[in-house]
Formats: sequence, C-alpha cells, structure tokens
Amino acid sequence: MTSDPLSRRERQILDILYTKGTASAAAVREALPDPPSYSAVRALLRILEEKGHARHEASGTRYVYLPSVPRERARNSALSRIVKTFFDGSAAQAAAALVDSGSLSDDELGKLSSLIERARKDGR
Amino acid sequence: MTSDPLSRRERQILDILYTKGTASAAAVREALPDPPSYSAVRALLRILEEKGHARHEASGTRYVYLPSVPRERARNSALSRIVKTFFDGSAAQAAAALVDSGSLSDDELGKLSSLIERARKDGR
DNA sequence: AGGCCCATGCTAAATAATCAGCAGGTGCGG
DNA sequence: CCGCACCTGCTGATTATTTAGCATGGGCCT
Repeated sequence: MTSDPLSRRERQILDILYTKGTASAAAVREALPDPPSYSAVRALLRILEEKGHARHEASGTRYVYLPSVPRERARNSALSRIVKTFFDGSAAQAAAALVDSGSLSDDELGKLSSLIERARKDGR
Repeated sequence: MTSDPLSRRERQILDILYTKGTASAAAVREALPDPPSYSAVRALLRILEEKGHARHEASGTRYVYLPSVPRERARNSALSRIVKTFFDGSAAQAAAALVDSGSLSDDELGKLSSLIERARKDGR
C-alpha cells in the first residue's frame, strides 16, 4: 500500500525519514515542527509501520526507523504527482522550471547537458 | 499563509484546483477519490478559503473556485520541497531524474538543451 | 405566476487523527 | 549491586477533520 493518503503528521514524519534516510524516534521528534510528546511520535511511527510506509531495525537495543519504500521509487512518484498537478503532465516543463530556478551551478548545467545528449541518442 | 500544513482532504482539493485551474464545487467532487457528499466538498472549500488557499468568483449565479496562490509560486515551492526531501537539496539531481524518466520527446530535449545553454551564459 | 432544480449558508453529528501518560524492561556509570 | 536514564508497548482521552442534513433563495422553463 504505497499510495494511500497519509495524514498531516504521517507525511511530515515520512518526509523526515526520506530526508535523513534513517532516524531514531527522538531524532524524528526534533525534526518535527511543533514537536509533540515523544510518545506521540512513537505512536505515529507505529502507524506508519502498520500502513507499510516505514519499518524499523534494531540498532543495539534501540530502534532505528526508515522508509520501507525505496527512496528512488518514492521520489519518482512524488515527481510525477507534481508534474501532473502543476505542469500539465509535462516533465519537460518541470525540468525547465528547475533549470530556470537559477540554483544550478555551471558545472551542474554542463553535466545535465551531456545527460540530455545521451538521452537524445538513446531515444532515436 | 501559504505554507501551513493542510489536512488530507484539503490537499486533495487544492491539488484538483491547481490541476484544473478552475472548478465548480460539483467538478471538484467528481475529481475527488471516494467522493463525499456535495455538502462536504463545499465545507472543505470554505475552509480552504478561510485559510487563504482558495477563493471563488461568481460565474453568473454560481461559484467557481480557484487557487488564490499563483500556480507558478505554488509549483516552485512544491518542487523545492521535493528537492529538499528526496534529492539532498540538489535541483540538478532532480532535473536529471526527470530527463532520465524517458518521458521527454526529442523535441523537448532539444528545447531543454538550449535553455541550459542560455542559463550557462547568463550565469557566468 | 407557479413549480422545479440547483445553488448557497449554516450547523451539528460521526469519524479519524493526534496526543500524553503510565508500566515495564534493559544497559550503564558510580 | 543499585539507581538513573532511556528505551519500548500499550491505552484512553482530547482535538481536528470530515461528513451529511436542512433551511433558504434565485433563475428558468412552461
């Protein structure tokens, strides 16, 4: 169940897990806006596990939480949602917006450019 | 107030407004997964208006709803959220993922390429 | 003009999300 | 060896969300 609608807190927490890769309940709590009690965070983590979005591993005697859906898959589906919602389904427009954002270094622009060249060759 | 955390339904509805640009309450309802009653949809729309995310215009005697935050601004902030969460803050990586998605036509790749060239010149 | 359809505004009930607290248990430093 | 600090598992209460229903009014068609 990878595409059910998460609640507000559930999303916030899952985002933190994707950002950090791995985190203890306490670390999640610290990263949370308006952090609730530790118990509350743990309750939410348990729910995320039940829903299949997160899992935990024992690190010594404590738990470390991590997303159960691979980052790459999650990010692709996040991207495609944005493309659909804000860019009329055009991934090209979305890419253009990123380039236009001005946050790419000259070096990054170069690499992206050669990536495009490769894509053009593969595509035809 | 453009960055408060929306509830599940609120987000779904706002996404629909951004996708369609403009929609009646009935149209929103149809686009909604597990559509609730018409009244429920209207209640949510009213809440979105109170929170400043949507507004309505009179179209004849009926209302047409639309996002109150410009699409471009909303999409930029959506993009930057994804970049931060899934791409370690690197917009370049995100752009690369879009190019790699294989959904860009040859023509689009060309346009993107020249966009990059322009960005490189501006940047230096 | 009368009736019908569909809209709005509002309100209150049902459901879901969010939260805090408590009762263990385990390791570690003194 | 004992106590401190921190973890886990669980449970019930509080608060937000989500929902449906009803009363009212305007356009429109016959």
